[in-house]
Amino acid sequence: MAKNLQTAATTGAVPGTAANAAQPLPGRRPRGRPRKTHSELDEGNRRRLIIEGAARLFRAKGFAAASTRDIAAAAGMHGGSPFYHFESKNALLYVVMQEGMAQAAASQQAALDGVPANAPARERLRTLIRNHFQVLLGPGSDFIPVMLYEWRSLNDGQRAGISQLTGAYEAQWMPTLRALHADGALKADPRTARLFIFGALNWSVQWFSPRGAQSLDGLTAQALALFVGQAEPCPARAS
Amino acid sequence: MAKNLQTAATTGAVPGTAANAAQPLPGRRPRGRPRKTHSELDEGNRRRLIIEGAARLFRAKGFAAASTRDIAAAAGMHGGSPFYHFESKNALLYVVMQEGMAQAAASQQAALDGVPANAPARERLRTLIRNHFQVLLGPGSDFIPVMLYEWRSLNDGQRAGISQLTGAYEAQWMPTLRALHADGALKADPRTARLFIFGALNWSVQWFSPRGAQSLDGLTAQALALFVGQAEPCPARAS
DNA sequence: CCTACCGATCGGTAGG
DNA sequence: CCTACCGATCGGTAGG
Repeated sequence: MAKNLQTAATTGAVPGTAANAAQPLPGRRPRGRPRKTHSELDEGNRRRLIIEGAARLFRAKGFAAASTRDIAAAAGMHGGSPFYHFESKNALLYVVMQEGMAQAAASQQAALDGVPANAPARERLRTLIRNHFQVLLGPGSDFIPVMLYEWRSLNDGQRAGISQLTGAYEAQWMPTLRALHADGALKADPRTARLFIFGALNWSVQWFSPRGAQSLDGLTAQALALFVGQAEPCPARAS
Repeated sequence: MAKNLQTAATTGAVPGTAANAAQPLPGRRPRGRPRKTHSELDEGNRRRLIIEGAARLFRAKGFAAASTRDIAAAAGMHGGSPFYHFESKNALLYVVMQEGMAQAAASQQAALDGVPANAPARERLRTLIRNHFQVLLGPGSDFIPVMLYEWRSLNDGQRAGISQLTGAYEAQWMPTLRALHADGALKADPRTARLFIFGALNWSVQWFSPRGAQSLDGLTAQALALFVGQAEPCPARAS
C-alpha cells in the first residue's frame, strides 16, 4: 500500500497514479503542462515532515527506540499513516541517510568549487573541514548524525547503497591529504589520517553546543592546527 | 526480587541477605570468616555471564534492540532470570558501562605508572594513546564501545555517575597535552585537542579490524604523528 | 533460577 | 490518510 517506495524501479510503481486520481474539479480543463494539484503539494509536504521528524527522532532516541507512532505524531499524522509513504520503518531510515549524504556531498562539492584551483592544499583542507562541521553541526542537521550512529540498523543492501555515497564523499579528501603529506605538513599516512580526522570531526556531534563558546570557524582553525600545524610547518628562523 | 541492586544505598537493601538464606547445611557450624559457598560462586559466574553477554549484545544490536531474553540466552538462562540479578535492563546497561570505565581507568593508571617520571611528554602521550586503543580494540572489549554509543539510553542519575568516571579518565590526559602545547608540539588548544583526539581514537571502533594490516602499535604511531608530528617538531637544519 | 503469565507497545495491514 | 485491528515481542513479576 506504500505509495512512495524506496526504489520505484524495483517495484514497477507508476509515479503519480494516486495523485492524478485526486483531481477533483469537474468544470476546469487542464491546458498545457499540468500544474501540481493542491493535494500533490500536501503530500510532498507530508512526506517531508515525516522524513524530518524521523531524522530528529532517530537521532534523539535511536532507530529502535523511536516508534513509527512517534514519527507519525511529529508529522501531525495518526498511527499507521507513515506506511502510506514508506513501505517500512527501515526504508524510512534509509531515505533519511540517503538524503543526508546527498546533501552533504552537494554542499561539499559547492564548497570545493569555490576554492581557486591554485590554492594551497591547506586551504582546500580548511574548506573540507569547515563544510564538514557545517553539515554535522549546522542548523537542522540530524541526518548525518543518524547516518553515523545507526549504521548497524541497515541491512546489507542498504549498507551497500550508502557506502557508495560515503565513499565518494571521502574520496574528495584524498588528493588534498596526499598533497599535504607530500609537503610534510601532514605527518601520518594519508589513508589512516583520513580515518582519524573523520573520527575527530564526527565525534563533535557528541559534545558541540551551538550555544557554547566555539564557533564553527574557531573549531575549524583548531582542527587544522591539530592536524597540519601552522601554514609554514617549520618556518625559517628569523635570525 | 532483584538481588544485586544498582545502588544498595537508595533501596535500603541489606547486602548478603539472600545469600545468607541460601546456606543450607544444618550439620555444619561455620567457624571464623565464612567461606564462599558453592552457590555463591555460581551466582557470581552467572552474573558475569549476564554482564558479558549484555555488553556484546548491546554493542552489536544497540541497547533498545537487544532484548533481555537474548541476554538471558547468551548467559545460558531462561527468559526472566536476568531480573534475579539486575533490577532492570537499564541497571544492567549501567553496570556494563561502569565496569568498562573502571577497567579502562585501572589499565590507564597502570600504564602511566610504568612511564618514568622524567620521560618526555610525547612518551606519556604515546602510552595514553596505546592504552586507549588497547581498551577500545583489544580482545573482549565491548564495554567501552557500549559506553561510547549508548549514552542516550542512560537516565540523568546514571549519566552523572558515569560522567565522574569518564571525567577522571580524561583528566589524566590534560597535563601531558598542556606540556606538549607549551613545547609547541601540539598546535591546538589542549582542551579542544583532547576532544578531537578522543574522537579520532574512539571512531576506530567503527573501522578497525583485528585481522587487518594495522597493529595497535602501528595505529598508535600514526596517531602520534598526526597529532604531535615528529619527536623534534622543527629540527635544526643540518647545514 | 525456572515457569507461566501480565499489560504495554510495536511494526505493519485491510478496508475505506 | 484515518480507523480498527493483528500477531509478535517486549520488560518485568509472582510464586515456587
